[in-house]
Amino acid sequence: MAPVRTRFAPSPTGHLHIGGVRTALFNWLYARHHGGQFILRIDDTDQQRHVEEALKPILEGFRWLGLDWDEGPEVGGPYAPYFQSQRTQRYQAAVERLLERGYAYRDFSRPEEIQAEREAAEKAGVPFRYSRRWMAETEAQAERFASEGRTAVVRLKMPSEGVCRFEDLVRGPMEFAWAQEQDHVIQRADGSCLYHLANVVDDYDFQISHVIRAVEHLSNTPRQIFIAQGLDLPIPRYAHLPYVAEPGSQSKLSKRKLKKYLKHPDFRKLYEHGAHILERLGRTIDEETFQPVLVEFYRAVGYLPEAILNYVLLLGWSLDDKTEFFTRQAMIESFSLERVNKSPASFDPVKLWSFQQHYMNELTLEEKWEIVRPFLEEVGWVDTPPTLEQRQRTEAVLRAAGDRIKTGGDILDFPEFYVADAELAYDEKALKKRLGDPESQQRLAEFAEVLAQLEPFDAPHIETAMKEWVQERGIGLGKIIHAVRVAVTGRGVGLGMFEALEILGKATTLARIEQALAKVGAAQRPA
RNA sequence: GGCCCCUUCGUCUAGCGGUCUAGGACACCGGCCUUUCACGCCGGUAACACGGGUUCGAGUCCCGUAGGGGUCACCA
Repeated sequence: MAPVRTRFAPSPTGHLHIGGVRTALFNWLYARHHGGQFILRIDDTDQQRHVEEALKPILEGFRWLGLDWDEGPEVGGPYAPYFQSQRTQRYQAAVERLLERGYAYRDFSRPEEIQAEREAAEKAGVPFRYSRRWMAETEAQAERFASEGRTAVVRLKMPSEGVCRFEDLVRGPMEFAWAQEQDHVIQRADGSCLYHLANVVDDYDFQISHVIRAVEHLSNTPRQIFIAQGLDLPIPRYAHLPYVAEPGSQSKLSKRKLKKYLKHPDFRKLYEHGAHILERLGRTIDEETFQPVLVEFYRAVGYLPEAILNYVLLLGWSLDDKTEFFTRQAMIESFSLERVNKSPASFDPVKLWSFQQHYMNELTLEEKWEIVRPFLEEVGWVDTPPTLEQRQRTEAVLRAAGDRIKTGGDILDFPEFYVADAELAYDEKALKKRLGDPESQQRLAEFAEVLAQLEPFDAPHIETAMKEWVQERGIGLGKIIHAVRVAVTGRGVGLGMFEALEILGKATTLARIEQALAKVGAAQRPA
């Protein structure tokens, strides 16, 4: 049996769409499952500008996700080049062959003439089909049209009867009437070729065995089969995946509708969490790339590739009625096209988030450190590279934070462990609530004395000391713990109080209590 | 509009004629735990779009209807 070879063919737009990731993943899984090859081909037939630059984020996205390609940009391969813009001579040869075999013709019509025919058909209420009025099948005809100042494109000469049949690996038997097809242009007057032609030629040249792509391409399939037939090429197997839909809708997910999606509460939450992290980093938000529809978003915020992959895997595919989590190996082993759904699946930000939580919790402390580290370095809370002390402190924070840190960027929500006392920001509301009255201030001052005497200054001892202290006074723990928290961390919420104090150490703790007391004391005096 | 496709809890899905008074996950609701937040634990609400067939029997097969969607470029 011929080896399984699949491909993903991004056009270098600069972005990797979440739906694209899903398509790429399925192609990758299918190839890996069958021990075949996964090829990356760049569909830049139309791109005259900055392919390199636009390609970079896409390839980085692939690398980040761990979807390695066997052939394609950077790695090359036996069928190089893998850029369509560099394969024009192949397409030219194909066009000539199609012309010779009568599967295509030179057409000297002007665009506005086609447009007129199209409009006339619409007006008459009949389906449009080009009259072939400016079709030139002989040199004499061509010369005559050319003498009128016309230039020629090459069109497919589609059959007017019969049906195109093929078996779709996801959808089953498909049937399209040839008469429905248009005489599509495959080559422009300037000699450049169009996508469908290039696509078929390349799929053959690269020996692609399975074309796994989004269902948007389903209706393009007959014309591609026609081209393949005209070229006398074998037809690959086709599998058309349902598209990924908008959250809470059945419409196709688009990267152009950020504003609309932000009206969806769950989507908005996902976005705002990410925007918050970027803000902490002091980066400006580029709306072009920073949106939860694109993988760049997730990388920037510190999501785990495993979470993204596992989530999109289940968008249109399932193994059975209970398996939710798949390691890379498990994905490869269990993936099959037979279990791909036919109906679109809508993108659910909340579910994605839950996968992220799951995988984050599976990380060891060392792994979490690596996820969090770039954020700390960027914001300058640790050196580049970090010192051993900084790393140990961060690991202590990570340990104490537990599952509170859900993405790499979430570490930025804990400035209290990194900034100097004087730079600690206080949440005014929390400060007022917990230290607004003289009694609580008094209690805090008294408890500070206890802390000052405490040795060793670690979480268990602090806890014991505080519990004994409140017991002596016959008051609840809540009367003091919140005051200490806000005084030392500046906030009303955070990780475990006792661990927090231990990480910060006695000196910092006492200094911050003093600082907080001064702050509320000053606030109480009229100016 | 033509052609094509899709339709099980809010969402992702299991289900390939009887085992379905429809299973799981996420979300949601209630309770427990609790120093905040988060987690965790226990429990709960919630779906076969509709109408006809076929069949002893239909979520599962067939046909309609409705709804949703994709696609109709000298874009990819």
